[in-house]
Amino acid sequence: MEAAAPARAARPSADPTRERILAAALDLFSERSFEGATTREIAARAGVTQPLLNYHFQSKDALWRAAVGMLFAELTDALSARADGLRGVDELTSTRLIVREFIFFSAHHPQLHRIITQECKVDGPRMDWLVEHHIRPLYAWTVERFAHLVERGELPAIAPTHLYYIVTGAGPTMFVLGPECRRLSGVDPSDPNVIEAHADAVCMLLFGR
Amino acid sequence: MEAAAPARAARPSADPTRERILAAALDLFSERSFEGATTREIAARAGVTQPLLNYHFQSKDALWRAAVGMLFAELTDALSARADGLRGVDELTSTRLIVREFIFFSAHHPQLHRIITQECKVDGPRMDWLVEHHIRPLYAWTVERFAHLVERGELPAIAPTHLYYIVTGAGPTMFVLGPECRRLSGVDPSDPNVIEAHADAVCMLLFGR
DNA sequence: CAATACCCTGATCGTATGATTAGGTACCGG
DNA sequence: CCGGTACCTAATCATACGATCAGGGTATTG
Repeated sequence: MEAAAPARAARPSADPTRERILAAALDLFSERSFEGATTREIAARAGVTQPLLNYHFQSKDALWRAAVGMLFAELTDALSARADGLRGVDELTSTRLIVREFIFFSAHHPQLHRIITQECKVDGPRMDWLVEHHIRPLYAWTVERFAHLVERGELPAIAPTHLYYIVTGAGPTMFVLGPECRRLSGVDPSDPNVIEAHADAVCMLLFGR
Repeated sequence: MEAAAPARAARPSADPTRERILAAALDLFSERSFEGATTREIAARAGVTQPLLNYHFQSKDALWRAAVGMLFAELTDALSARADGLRGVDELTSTRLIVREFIFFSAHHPQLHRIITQECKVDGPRMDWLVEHHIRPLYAWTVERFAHLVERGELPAIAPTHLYYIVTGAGPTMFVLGPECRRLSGVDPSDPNVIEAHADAVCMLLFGR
């Protein structure tokens, strides 16, 4: 009788290799864009040969979806875990803390918004997939909370869609442009104090002092 | 004796062709990234053959610099014209109106921040050029104004670098992700009323109601 | 009217890309 | 010990890329 682990056997197990490939793919796709990242460079960074990418994943497209899907799963996990831990807390406070969580996630995973801004500028199959599989649920969830708070006068009278793009712009941009920020200002966006200060700043402007 | 126009002669004049190439290059570089945009596609959109790009500009890199430099010149012109028109106005009001001008520019030229977010994610020759030739002066100018206002208590106590990335994130993101926004929310970010509402929203959060 | 300079194209070069194929090694069940 | 399967690599394919080259057309200049 089979246990919870079904077909997946694997003696030497390819899982660690797959994960190294996915991590390398995420870095390179986010830095160089889908077309700019080459499968050879991804393979090199993962320490494998290039045809192995087509063995584990079928194509460059499928590899992209696997890598991006993994990252979105981490975001969704982080946000919903935070939301679960805040059950019973008033909606203004919990929303503020969820926005903070979002900013911390963006600081530690700038690849997420790098990829979103690359793929969602133009209609195309990858934007289709991104929006329908990952972005739309998050958007709907966020906008609903914002709408409640605006209705009750607990947030400034701004349409939720605008609030959404203000938060997803103001929060991650400093980390997306990390190398530029370091060079321009000397401020290091990977410094925990800087991350904290940025989350404070965004929350202060949004939710008041 | 030579007048102000020196070497530039041009009988049928290649200037309109050059401008069509630059416009096409800007669109494709901003949508597909530097590596993703092909010179053949740029040429096709401009209605010329591919070798003509190497004739007027020497290389794909030089074409990129010409196109991006043109766009930054427009931004700088727009902002400094606005600033000149606001001489004598108190710094809080003039800064608010300049931020509005910046948001309007970003709405009408989303290519600008699409290119910045593409090139400034990683160190490289194009980021070098962008930062030193165009971004640093704008950054210094902006940060100086913000610093004044924060010192005088006319803006919340937020470090100017954070304010810079909040404005450059919250302002343009909705327009950078225009296709996504339309699809996600039904809101059309090219609608003048939407642009106005977004500028209002950002300024309300930054400068108070 | 010949010469020249400018604008532009067709053909082609060397290279790099994503994908495929055939093969090879190691581990497990029989 | 033998057969099979999962994991991985070297060699290679067709294609698409940026760049170059040789040449053609046209209008201004001397």
